[in-house]
Amino acid sequence: MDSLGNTIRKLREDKELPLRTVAAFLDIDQAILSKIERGHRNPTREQVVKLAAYFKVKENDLLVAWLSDKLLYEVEDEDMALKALQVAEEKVKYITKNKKK
Amino acid sequence: MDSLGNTIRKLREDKELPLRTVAAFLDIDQAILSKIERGHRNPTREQVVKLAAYFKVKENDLLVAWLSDKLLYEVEDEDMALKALQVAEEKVKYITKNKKK
DNA sequence: TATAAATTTGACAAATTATGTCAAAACACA
DNA sequence: TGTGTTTTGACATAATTTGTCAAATTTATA
Repeated sequence: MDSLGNTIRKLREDKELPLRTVAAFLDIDQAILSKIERGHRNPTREQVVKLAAYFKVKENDLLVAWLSDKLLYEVEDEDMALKALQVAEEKVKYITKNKKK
Repeated sequence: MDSLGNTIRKLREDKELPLRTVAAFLDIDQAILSKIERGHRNPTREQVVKLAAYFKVKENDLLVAWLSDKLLYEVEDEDMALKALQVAEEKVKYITKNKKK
């Protein structure tokens, strides 16, 4: 299970691109991209979307990795992390079901 | 499935306490407690802990409700909400497993 | 109904967190 | 060593959270 940062780094290194180039495309300083790849920063949603387009990978896959990372960050250090995630899941299912009607 | 706000409201009304009193205990303006009970604001972790003690209910139960609410807020509007929650769950399980060693 | 208590609302302020820049340090390697 | 790349940390700016306050609304009751 690769982290989002790792995935991005692999994609970039496969194309042998320096941080500078990809960062310029994202319109941010390369320092941030470095931190993102190393998992010291979370990218914004918009950055993830841009990266998916740039590397031609499924946007949804990257977004799921991104969002789950954010959730992980939210529950880290909490004993009830798993329980909370499961309850949240139930709530989402409940909400989705009622929306369909 | 009661929301956290609703749970708190019920606890307060059972004791026939005005917002003012509980808010004072939490050291916040009653306006905020009103919003919390109505689900227009999320309480802080500290406030939840205080409320559990105040109403003598299991801290963990309230915290799970609180944390799952935050997660829900984080994924709302996202199509991949459920998927992201499930992936996050896997990640938590993975992390927990490796911590034990 | 009148009025007092309780609650809700919205405009605004303060505090916190997220996002970014920049420059210097560390690294890779011909 | 010299060049290009990456990493780090101090700092600035932007966005979001958390809170106050006062007025408006609702609820209870004399």
